Amino acid sequence: MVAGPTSTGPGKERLRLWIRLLRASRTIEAELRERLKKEFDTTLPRFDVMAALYRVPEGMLMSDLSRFLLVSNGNVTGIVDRLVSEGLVTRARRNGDRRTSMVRLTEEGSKAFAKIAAVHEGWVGELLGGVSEEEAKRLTGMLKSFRSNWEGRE
Amino acid sequence: MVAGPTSTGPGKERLRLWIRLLRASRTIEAELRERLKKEFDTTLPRFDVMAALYRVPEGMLMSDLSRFLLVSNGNVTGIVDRLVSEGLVTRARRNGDRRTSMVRLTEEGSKAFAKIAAVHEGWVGELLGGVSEEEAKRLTGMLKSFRSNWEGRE
DNA sequence: GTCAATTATTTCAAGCTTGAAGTTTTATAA
DNA sequence: TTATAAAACTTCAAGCTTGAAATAATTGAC
Repeated sequence: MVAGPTSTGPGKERLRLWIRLLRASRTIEAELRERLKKEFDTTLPRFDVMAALYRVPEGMLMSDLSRFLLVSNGNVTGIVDRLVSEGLVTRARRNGDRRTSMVRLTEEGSKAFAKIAAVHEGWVGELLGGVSEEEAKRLTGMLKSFRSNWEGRE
Repeated sequence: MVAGPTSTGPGKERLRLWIRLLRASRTIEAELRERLKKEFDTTLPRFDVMAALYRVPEGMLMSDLSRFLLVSNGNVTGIVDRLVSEGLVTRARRNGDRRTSMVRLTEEGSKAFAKIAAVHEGWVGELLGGVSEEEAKRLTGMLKSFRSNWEGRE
């Protein structure tokens, strides 16, 4: 998937684009993963979950988390398990519906995330430094549009 | 990493861009992964390795593969192991340097890949259907440029 | 009210991924 | 030569990931 097109013809440009897109995000992701590990002894998936929770002090359900993060239910279970054992989030059984549990950042988790997020934003600024803010806006717009066609078609 | 910016200010647009980029590639990747599994009973990493080898009939070294695919050495070992056991690639010990082994697609592997790649290209065309060929070219150019700044700095 | 379907979540096996440590082979320097 | 370092690869533990199967609780149809 990271290799070039094996043929020519229509659709070739889109395939090229896809390969670029994938290489770019993999490269950046790898760099961010490494820095998160080295500087904060954490991982990208944990950072993702904390970022999602940080926006919603009242917490999120497991299924909300997995929908939002585009990963499977079982996946979230494991990541949250680890965050709980680190004291960064809590799972609170609700009175209303006993199947669900509300996941929230702890005080400690919230503080830890704020610290990491600030540095993280700087890293992204650095790694995407070749794109001007103006270009970034345009690119963002393009990326926004091309998903709507097929995504969530059923 | 898939959540929105937690602050405002400079660099915010780049962070937005990064989040879009990541969400886009994850969504497309998930869809392709699912289709590869359902239609061809294979995985993305295997497809990647085969795509890399397809371009070079004389074969690649393990370390070339890992460099090209942007993944670790140990990772490639496992994937190639599985492809070998499926009869799709071979590992040939070389006479010159007995540390290395040349990895090649088998006849069967080559045929299998060609079949999958054709369908795969169609999928990408479909999933990126919202982008015109012209737009795709421009986006590709932008993505090409923004990596050069920091990538491979040592 | 009862039972079937649905929903929320967890568990599990298989595979992917990294980074560190280990093995074998080759290259280099004295 | 003969250490010593470097290179190519494999192995391993820990964690991420999915999809399928299992559990438990709720909802809906009757």
